[in-house]
Amino acid sequence: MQFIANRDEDYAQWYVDVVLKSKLADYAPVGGCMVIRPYGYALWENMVAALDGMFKETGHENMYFPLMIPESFLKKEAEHVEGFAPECAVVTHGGGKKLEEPLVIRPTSETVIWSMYKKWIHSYRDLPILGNQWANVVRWEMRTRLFLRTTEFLWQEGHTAHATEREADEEALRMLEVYRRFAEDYMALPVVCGEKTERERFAGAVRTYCIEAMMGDRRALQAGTSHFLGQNFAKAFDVTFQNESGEHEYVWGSSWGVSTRLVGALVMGHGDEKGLALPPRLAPIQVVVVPIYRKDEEKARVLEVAHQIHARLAKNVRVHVDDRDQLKPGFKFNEWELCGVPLRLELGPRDLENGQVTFARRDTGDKGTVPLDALESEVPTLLDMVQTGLFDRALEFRENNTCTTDSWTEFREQLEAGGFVYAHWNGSGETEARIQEETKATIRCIPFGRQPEAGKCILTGEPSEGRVLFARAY
RNA sequence: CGGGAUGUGGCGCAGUUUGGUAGCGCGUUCGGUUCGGGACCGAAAGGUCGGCGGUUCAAGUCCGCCCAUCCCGACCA
Repeated sequence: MQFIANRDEDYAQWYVDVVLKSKLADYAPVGGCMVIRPYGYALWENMVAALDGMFKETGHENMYFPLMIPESFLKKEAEHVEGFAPECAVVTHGGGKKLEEPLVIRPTSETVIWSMYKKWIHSYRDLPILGNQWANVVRWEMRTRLFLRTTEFLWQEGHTAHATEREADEEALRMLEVYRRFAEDYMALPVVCGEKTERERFAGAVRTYCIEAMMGDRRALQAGTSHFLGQNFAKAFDVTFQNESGEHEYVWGSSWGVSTRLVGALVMGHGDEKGLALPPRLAPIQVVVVPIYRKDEEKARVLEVAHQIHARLAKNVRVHVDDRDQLKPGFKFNEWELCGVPLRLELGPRDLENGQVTFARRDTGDKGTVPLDALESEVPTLLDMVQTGLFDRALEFRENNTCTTDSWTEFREQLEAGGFVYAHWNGSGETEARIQEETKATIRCIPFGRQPEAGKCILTGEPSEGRVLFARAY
């Protein structure tokens, strides 16, 4: 039986139940690590395919750098080493011997990549380099959580090099926009785009941009980041180029990444009391056909049509016929709902008589019928409706749980209840830290396109130029 | 690393207080009846009780040490 914890009473347990029982992932023998199971990996593959296409459309090429990085590389950028050293796994032995220099398992690849960019970049004609790699990285976190934070995870990391500051910053912003489009158009999750405060900035970046999504428990999840690196890594690795005037300049950089954490974002962004609810554009199975029959004679007829439906839809839709004989339809309904399949088609004797199938939408639970001969056109339409329905539901949920306030009391109460709060802030990291101590909330971002608005800092009452987004986060 | 908890067939648990031949539910396999919202009957398979050591005629149970995992904090995509 696949019963899961009540989502409102124990959100954390609900999340674990959904991930395990929908067979997205399982705990691995190594602490803090997880195994991504076929269903979860298929979901990730669909994400990879969509993102990879978008990267290529924006002119990027894939490449691959080594898993192990000389320890000294990490130390070349001061902030970078400070940020990452504590969470690095270090290889000290190889081939039965102690290594001359320890090797760090990459927590991110800026250092090794910039060490190579030094070799490849000499002239402005060598720029830009628009590279991306799909890889695994290791960060030795103390506390882990399936998909959201595991010791090893899969991601992509884009690393670009440019001749001008403006170009590098534009690149960072362009890729954040790619992430926004992916989150909203594919994952059906509305996101807030903005810039991180200095305190939340990537170690080694000049500016960090991010997209922030609201999860089902009203907490925030950073779904993607894009960094304008300035010349920090170019200086650390001495990467210069000769410009058109023959002068030597340091190269400007950007880096950006999203990870398998996005799978967790889907679970928590759309899941409900029945389990997962996957957006059709990413769902490994978009349509499941459940045959219903009593007698052998009915079974033969129903299965024949079910497989015909499969053959007709399979050209354009990821469809699966659940012809397992030993399970009752009701069990299958619940199981596929737990697994988040966007659209279910029920096919029984009654449907055959009427030349139709019964459908059920995962997002709303609405049922209806579609004439058999209209399936090719109607199923994609229904899938589009589910895609839109999920986005609208998530957006409405976020708006209903977002407030703007100038009252400290209301600020605290809203953060305590969960949700997003737009409030004034005096711009100091110290204030930010104090607010976190008091409320457990952090500044998720300084939103793009915010209205300039004179106000008083929610904590100190000091002057503020505009509101920032506060929330408790994963 | 600090705090808490748990390790017993595949999964979830009871049994430990008071030592005496290891049990339940689910799942699995076989046979049959079922099938429009989580079916039922019958039969069967499956466990050196996390590890090591100790006490004892006898240890899942008592004692010691170790290991692992999960949850809560600090860190973080």
